Parts: sequence; structure tokens; C-alpha cells
Amino acid sequence: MTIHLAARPADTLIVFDFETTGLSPDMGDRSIEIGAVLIENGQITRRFQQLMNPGVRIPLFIENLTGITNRMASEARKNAEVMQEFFEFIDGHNLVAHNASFDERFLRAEFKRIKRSFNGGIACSLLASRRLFQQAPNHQLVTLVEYKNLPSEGIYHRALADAEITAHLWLSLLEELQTRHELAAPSFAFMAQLCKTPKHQLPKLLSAAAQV
DNA sequence: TGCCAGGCCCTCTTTAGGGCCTT
Repeated sequence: MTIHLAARPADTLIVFDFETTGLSPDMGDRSIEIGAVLIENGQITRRFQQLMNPGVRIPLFIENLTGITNRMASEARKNAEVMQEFFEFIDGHNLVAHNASFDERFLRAEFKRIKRSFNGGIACSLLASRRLFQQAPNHQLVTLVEYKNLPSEGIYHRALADAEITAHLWLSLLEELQTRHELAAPSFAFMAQLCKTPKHQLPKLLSAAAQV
């Protein structure tokens, strides 16, 4: 698989999270909230959060899960307008999400509707956590907050809150590589490679990187 | 109203099945 990396500093990226009406854009599900943070030099320097009005009904299960009601969505701006703003917020940066394959499907589906496309790299904090935090009870975001004592307001299933937690998780993963595996400032390209490296090949990847 | 997907990853595997994750 070819990874197309955006022309940005390796330590500068955007962590994002969608709240949606369900699990599959191919089945008609839509985004109802986008949250994102920009990480620069190990710090969150910008934040983005917007509710969206997708024009479809939000299931009761999702209302209860997220606290985002049909009334809230109906009073929000249309998806197209918000997603155009988010496209501009991304501004060519590489992206990170927890279980990124899920958020990437919604990102591409929403961008396709406004005739935009994302050509940067997307890395996954879930896949990286499974490799670097193998002793964690599981790799749900809520579990990893407790396992790694990550900063959290105790809010879950809201886009900005989950994006901020994922950002702290990502920084924790980078710290793990730097302290335990003695890698100097792992690049985004290295993290993307780590995400797709089979577990049994991890020691080889890490030892090779440590010698660079 | 109720339901839906898909990629990863392990194993009792690879001509497969099922749990984990995301909403």
C-alpha cells in the first residue's frame, strides 16, 4: 500500500473524530458532529468542533449515546457547509483517528458530497495501541484513558472530547516509543508503518528504527 | 420501527470463523 504523506512537518498533524447516525455511510448513515485538534510540537494548538444537520433522522440509540438530539442537529448548519470548513481546517495536514478506518469512511463520504478529496496520510491510534500497549485490558478509548492516565474531562462520544483524548493517546504512544524503545522523534511515516506492521515483526521494525 | 459495515487480528487458521473497535 502506498502512503501519500502531506507536505507538512512530521510532528504536526490533526486528530479528528466523527459522531454519526450509525456505522456505515454506504448504508445511508451520515455525520452529525466533527471534532478535531491540531497538534504542533507535542501540544494541542487549535481546536475544531461543529454539529451538523445531515437532513436524516438520528436514531434514538445515537441520541442516547452521544447526547446529540434531532433538535440540536436541526438547528445546526448543513453538513456541506461544515465539511467545507473542516476541509480548510485540515489544510493538507496528516490525520490520526481512533479506529481510523471508521472515521476515514465517513470523511471520504462527506468530502465526496462536496467534491473534495483528502490525499494525505491517515494513521490509527487503535492499531498503534494494540502494538505498543499490548498489556492494556482492551483498546477502547475509555479503557486507554484509565490505563495510561490520560487527561480527560470524563466526556465520551462527543467529537471534540474524543478527539482530544485521542490526541493525548497519540502523544502517549510517541512518548512510549521515545522512552521505552529509544526512538528519537518518530515520524508520521514511521507511525503509519507501525500501524500496519504485523505484531510478530514489531521487534524488527523497532530495533531497525532505533539504530537510525 | 428496526436494522445495517468493514478492517484488523487471533486461532481450535490459511478452501474460516468470530471477537474487537468505531457510531
